[in-house]
This record gives sequence, structure tokens and C-alpha cells, in this order.
Amino acid sequence: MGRGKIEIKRIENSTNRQVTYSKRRNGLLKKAKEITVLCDADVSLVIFSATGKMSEYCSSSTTLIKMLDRYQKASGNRLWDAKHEYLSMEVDRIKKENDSMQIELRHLKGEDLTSLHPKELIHIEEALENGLTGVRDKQEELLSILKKNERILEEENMRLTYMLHHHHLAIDGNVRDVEQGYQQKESECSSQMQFAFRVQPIQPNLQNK
Amino acid sequence: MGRGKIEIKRIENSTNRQVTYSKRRNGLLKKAKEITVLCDADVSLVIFSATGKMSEYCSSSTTLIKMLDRYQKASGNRLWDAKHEYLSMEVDRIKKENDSMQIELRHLKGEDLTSLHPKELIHIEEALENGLTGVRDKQEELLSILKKNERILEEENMRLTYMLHHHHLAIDGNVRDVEQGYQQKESECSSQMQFAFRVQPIQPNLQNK
DNA sequence: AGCTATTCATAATC
DNA sequence: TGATTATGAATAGCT
Repeated sequence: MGRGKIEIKRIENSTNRQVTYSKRRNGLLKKAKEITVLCDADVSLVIFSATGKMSEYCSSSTTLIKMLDRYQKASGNRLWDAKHEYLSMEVDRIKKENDSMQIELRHLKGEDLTSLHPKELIHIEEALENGLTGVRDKQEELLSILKKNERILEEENMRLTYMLHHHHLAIDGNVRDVEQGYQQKESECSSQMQFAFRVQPIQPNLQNK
Repeated sequence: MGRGKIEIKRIENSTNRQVTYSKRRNGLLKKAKEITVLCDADVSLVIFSATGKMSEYCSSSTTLIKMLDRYQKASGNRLWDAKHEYLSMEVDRIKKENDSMQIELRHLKGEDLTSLHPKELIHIEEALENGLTGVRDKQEELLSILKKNERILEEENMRLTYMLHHHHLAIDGNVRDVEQGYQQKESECSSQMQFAFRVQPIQPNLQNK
């Protein structure tokens, strides 16, 4: 029912797959509705796309809960217990994962080593050395940023001190003198300012985490 | 789609209704299967006929239970009792524990350090150093045990070689000669034994865990 | 999103 | 029931 016959197997082109999904999902939902109306049936339909998006339909005369109740009675499957079992297994599974990570952590912290083989010890040692290398690299990186910040602040400091010095001169000395010599002083200043300016690529890294 | 167009409303003739139900149910199940195969979708479909007969389909990659689990997460609806909520919370709790351990492990392995503060880095560094100390202590301990074993085995080796040597003498030579020359031969032997000792450091490491 | 050429599902009938 | 077939629906491939 289309321009060409298609085999019922996974559509490899993902765009086509998505489009076909969309169309067929609508078709499926429509047919589910139709059968409930035409034939007095009760239908519960839950669809997840490959991308995890859910669509659902449940006939108006019932609810999913009631459907599940009927399902349990009809099939004999105890969904309730099965659900319980599934969760229990999930807990077990994750706890195991937990335990193995806990052991690994202990080992990396130098604990509970007695039962280990020499090869395992070497493996752990290597992991620790690699970790240490990584951590120290990061520390050096941070340190260099801090040093850079320090240098910038010192230069800023110098500049401010210089400006303050000239302000003092302006206040203490003769105002006219200052006014007369302003051009000269400014040029004096600007040469030093340029220096400060050049060496001052302000880094907002101070807040860097 | 049939010999004539039909309105989508309840089919009054019960025979027709039953027949149509049967046909359309099959169609619905077929289309549900097709969309799962074609589009990588997960589908759960439960149908009750007007007479209460159940049909169901669930995509092969999943189970009704899992579908309902996903349904709950996607819809926010609570399908299960509080007694199961406990287990869900347990799963969540352990998953969180899992995640934090995973992060700790990554950090100890020198990964994902970018977001850390200097103090945290120092903390990790200390942990790694402690771990390294622990591991190396254990390695030294093992090494000394191995050396001790080696020494014991070498001594045993020496003893056996010595005995073997005398057996040969006893077999090849005159027994009396051997008895008479015992003192002298032993001292001769010991000088040879020292050689053997140097060139033959038997390693019992093979069986070591 | 729309538009058709096709294939498919199925209502009526046997 | 089950099979057949004419017909309307669904939809695959294109824009």
C-alpha cells in the first residue's frame, strides 16, 4: 500500500524510518479507535518511538489500570508480583555494580589489598600513577593561571601607584605649574601607560573554578 | 476498505461485529508487529473483545512490565502501589550512590577534573598518594615473601643437588671410598653448590596468585 | 507537510 | 467458520 512494496524489516534510512513511524503510528492509533467503536472492544496501546517518544491510546470506556487488572486475570500473569520481581532484580543488579565500584575505590585508596595478585597490584599502581599525573597536570594548569593573574594584578598595581603619585604631585604642587606642564607630563605618562596597557591582557580567570 | 464503505460506529449485527472484530484484531496485531520491525519502535497492545477474550502483542525487545515502567516515567502516572514505590526509591537511591562513586572513580583516574576547585584537587591528590603508598607497601611485602620463598627453595635445591651428587658417587664408586672421603667430598661439593646457587634461582612465582 | 500510484485490509458475499 | 473478491484505506516514495 504505497508506491512500492516494502519488505517488513528495519528501514535503514533514518529519515524514512522516522516518517514511516509517524504515519504508521497514526494508522495504528486510528485502527485501534475504530475497532473499539465498531466492535465494542477494549484496547490499550502504548507505543515508544526509537527516540523514546511515547504515544498511547486507551479505549474510552476503561483505563490502563483496569486493562492491566483484566490482563492479569485473563493471562494468569501476576503483573503485580512480576513488577516486584523486576524491581528486586534491578536493585540486586545495581547493588552488585555498587559493590564492585566500592571495592575498586577501596583498592585505589590502598585498602583491602591483601587478597590481590601481584599483577592486580601493578594494575592499580598504574591507575594511581595515571590519576596522579592527571591531577597534577590540572594543578599546574591552575597554578599557571593563578601566576598569570598575580602578574596582571601586580602590573595593575604599578599603574595605579604611578597614577596616584602624579595625583599627589598635582595636589601638592602649584596648579598653574601643573596646567602648564600638563602636555609634557601626559606624554611622559603615556609612554609608561602604553607599557602597562600592553602587558595587561585582563584575564577574568580569577573566578575560574 | 471492503465491498462498501462503512461508518465508524458500533456494528449492530452481532455476527458481523464478531467477524469484523476478528479480522480487524488480526490487522491491528499485524500492523503493530510491522511498525516495531520497520521503525525500531516498542509497542504494547492489549485487546479485549466484547465477549472478554483477550489478545495481546508486545514487541520482542521488551516486556509488558518494562513498557509499563516506561509508560509511568513518560506519563508521570503512578500505576503501582506504595509498596512498590519503596523499591523504586531504593533503585533511585542506589543509582545515585552509583553515580557519585562513578564520579569519584573518574576523579581518582584523573578524568573529569576540569570542574574541580584547587582544594578538591589537593584532596584527590592526597588520596592518590595514600593509595599509592598502600599499594607499594603491599607490593614490598609480597616481594619480601617471594624472596623468602626463593631463598628457602634455593636452599632446598642445594640440599637436593648435594644429595643427588652423593647418590651418584655411591652408585658409581666404591661405597667404602665414599664413606672414607665423606668429609672431604662435602667441602668440595659445597664450593660447587655455591655455583649452582648463583645460576639457579628457582622461581616459585608461577603458582603465586 | 501534501500528493499519487500502489499495495493492503477488509466488507460483503458465498 | 473459511475462502474469495471488489472496494476503500493506508501508505511508500516523491516533492
